[in-house]
Amino acid sequence: MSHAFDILGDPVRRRILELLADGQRASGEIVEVIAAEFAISQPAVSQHLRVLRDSGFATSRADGRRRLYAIAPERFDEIDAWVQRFRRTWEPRFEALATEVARGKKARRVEE
Amino acid sequence: MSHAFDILGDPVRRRILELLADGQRASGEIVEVIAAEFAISQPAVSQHLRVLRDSGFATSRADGRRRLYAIAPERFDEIDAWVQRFRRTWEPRFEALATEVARGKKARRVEE
DNA sequence: GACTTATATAATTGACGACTTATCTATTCT
DNA sequence: AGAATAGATAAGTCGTCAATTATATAAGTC
Repeated sequence: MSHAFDILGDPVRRRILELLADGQRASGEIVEVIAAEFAISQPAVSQHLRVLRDSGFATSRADGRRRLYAIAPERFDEIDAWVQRFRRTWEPRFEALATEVARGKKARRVEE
Repeated sequence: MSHAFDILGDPVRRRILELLADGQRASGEIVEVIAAEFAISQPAVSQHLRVLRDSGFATSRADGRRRLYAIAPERFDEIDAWVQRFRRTWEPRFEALATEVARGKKARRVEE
C-alpha cells in the first residue's frame, strides 16, 4: 500500500477529503464543487475518488444510481503518528493541559 | 508557499526528515544514508535538502565546509491541524481534556 | 423498452518534478 | 598558492501521474 502522504500530495484529493469531513456526499455533489474550484472534468474527479477508495481514505456505498462517499478515518491515524515525532509544540501544550486537569481534579476534590 | 503535503509527498524527503528527527546531521551524513537506501546521487539528495529548506521543513547552518541540517518544526503544526479534523479518535479525548480544564479553572476561581 | 441521469472505466496526451552528469563555490590542509 | 573535500547549482532527460475525450455500466423515468 502506498504511503499516506503519496495520496495526500494532491490538492484535489485533499479538497475532496475536506468536503467529506463535513459529512458524506454523493459523487455528483463532489464533482460539482471540485469541477468549479479546479476546473477539471467529471472523470478526473471520479479517478481521484477511486484513488481515495483504493487507498483507504474514503469509502463508498451505492444509493440508487448515486455513490455516497464518506471519510474512512483509519489512515489519518497513520499520518498523525508520523507527524507526532516532529512536533515539539504540542508536547508542552499537552503537558499544560494535563497539569490543568490534575489541578482541576484536586481542586474539585477539595470542594466536595 | 506550496502546501505541506506537496513537500511530504516524496519518500526521500520523508526519510530525510526522519533522520533529522533524531538530531541534526551534516549533508554528507544524510547523503550517505539516503544514497544507500534509495540509490540516488549526491546532487539528488542536495536538491531534496533545498526543497526542505525552501519550504521551511528544515534549516541549515554552515559549519566549516559542512552544512548542518536540522528540523524546523513549525510546518508540522500545519499538518497536524489539517489532520485533526479527520480524526475521530482523539476528538473525544480532547473534548474531555478541554472540559476538565474549564471545570478546573472554574473550581479554582471559586477557591480563591 | 427507449431515454436520461449518475458514475465509472479506457485509452491517450502532456506537464511536472525527480533524477542524471557536469560544473561551480567555499573551506580546509600541506 | 595548489590540491582536496564538502556541498550546491545548472542543464537536460525521462517516467509518472493527473488530466483529457470517448465510452461503458447501471439505475431510474416515460
